[in-house]
Amino acid sequence: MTELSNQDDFVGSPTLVQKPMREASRRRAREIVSAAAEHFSEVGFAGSTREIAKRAGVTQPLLYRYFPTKDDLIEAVYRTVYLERWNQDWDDALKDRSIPTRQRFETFYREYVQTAFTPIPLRLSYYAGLRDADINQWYNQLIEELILKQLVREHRIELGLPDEAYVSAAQLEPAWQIHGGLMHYGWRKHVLNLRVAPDVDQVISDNLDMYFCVADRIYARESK
Amino acid sequence: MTELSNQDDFVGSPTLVQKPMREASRRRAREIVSAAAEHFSEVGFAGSTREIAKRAGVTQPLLYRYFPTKDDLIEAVYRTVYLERWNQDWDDALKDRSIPTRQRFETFYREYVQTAFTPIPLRLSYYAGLRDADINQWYNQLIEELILKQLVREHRIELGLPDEAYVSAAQLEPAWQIHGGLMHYGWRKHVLNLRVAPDVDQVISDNLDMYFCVADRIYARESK
DNA sequence: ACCAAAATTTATCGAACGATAATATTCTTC
DNA sequence: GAAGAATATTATCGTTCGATAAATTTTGGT
Repeated sequence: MTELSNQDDFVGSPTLVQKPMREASRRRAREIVSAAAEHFSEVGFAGSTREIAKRAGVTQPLLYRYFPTKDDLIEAVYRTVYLERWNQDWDDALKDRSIPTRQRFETFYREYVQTAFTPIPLRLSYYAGLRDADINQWYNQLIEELILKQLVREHRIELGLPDEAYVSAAQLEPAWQIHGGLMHYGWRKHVLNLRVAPDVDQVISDNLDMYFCVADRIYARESK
Repeated sequence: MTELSNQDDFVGSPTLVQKPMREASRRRAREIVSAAAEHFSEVGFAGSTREIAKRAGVTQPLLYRYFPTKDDLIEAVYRTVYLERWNQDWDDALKDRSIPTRQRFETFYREYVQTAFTPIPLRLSYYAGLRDADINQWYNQLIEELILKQLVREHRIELGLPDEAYVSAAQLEPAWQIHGGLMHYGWRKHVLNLRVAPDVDQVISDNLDMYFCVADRIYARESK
């Protein structure tokens, strides 16, 4: 956790500082992280390093050459799962006022669920939330900032309401209900393996209908 | 898992069959299950039997007198958590057509979240879902049958639509979104410790508003 | 008060796990 | 193609965990 400044050499893009790690080595590091993510997503972060090594096709002690401790490996899994999920383009797309708010967020969610609500990232984020609330807290605050507050602000403006940057927790909650409902859809589908409505796009559309149906009344509830 | 027919003596009400277990013993069994539920809810079902024993104020091998294996203890935790949660009265209350559907389900959910969405049961059910999808699958099918299908049917009737027993997964999904949104509210509040809207009753009310706002359009979507 | 049964503790076993040291292999570069 | 660094394997240590056996204490009936 501490003196791992060279950690980036393993999982990130090639850097010139310190040791010029070989291409094969970087590929292997990615294979290990990938095997770890897969294994952890199935059994949780208590999953053994031996099983990860087996899946990556290497011996167990070799893992410790790439990641000094198991926690470092977990951290690397976090990084890839959480960071690779967010598409930078979405940021701009959500602010593009040439498109109606409703349509903007529907398009976004259709893409978002396809990358974030797949089995491995979804299961990992549930495991991560239970194991280490901090990292998931951070991620959810990001969701809140990038998606949900954006939704409230943009919709308010579209309705001709004053443009306020601040959004209270109470005002944000209906947006969270939409998001949470979709998360739970993924939970039922990919974790519990329950039979769910087959058309996820329809679910997204209906959810947004629900939101836009009551949103204006929520906005009117308090000025501050 | 197999020959544990006398298991009920430990956690259930006093029975006359087999060995007349002492009252103190039954109390102790409950203490162990309670300590286990508490510990498991914090660290997951990989939590150690030694820590559970410590919390219950007994030695670790004593646990194995009450529960032959750790899995049996986990099963006992499942049983208490899942069964004690459901209030039989709710069943009837949800069918009481002297009260409007909307109000019926609002009253129900206000009580339901107070017992089912408290930290220990909530965290346990997430851990359980990840560890053993089967038990949670069973429970969620119960939720679906007892609450959600009930909501759809009763609302349909109230709208003067034909009384159909069958409810497709697609027709059920909006109801799941309401339920899932509330689950996620508990997830954010009790697992991630995020700041959420303070008034849960308001959240329930808004969620039901959302549902009833789009429900009739959903019902009209398909006749079968 | 005594005795058998039930309840509880002490001591310990074997397996699995994270981690380390020592050794062997492969790759790069001159 | 030889030297040295980088990469990988073998062997193993200490700890933790679920579980068991044996010894000890407590309890309830007579």
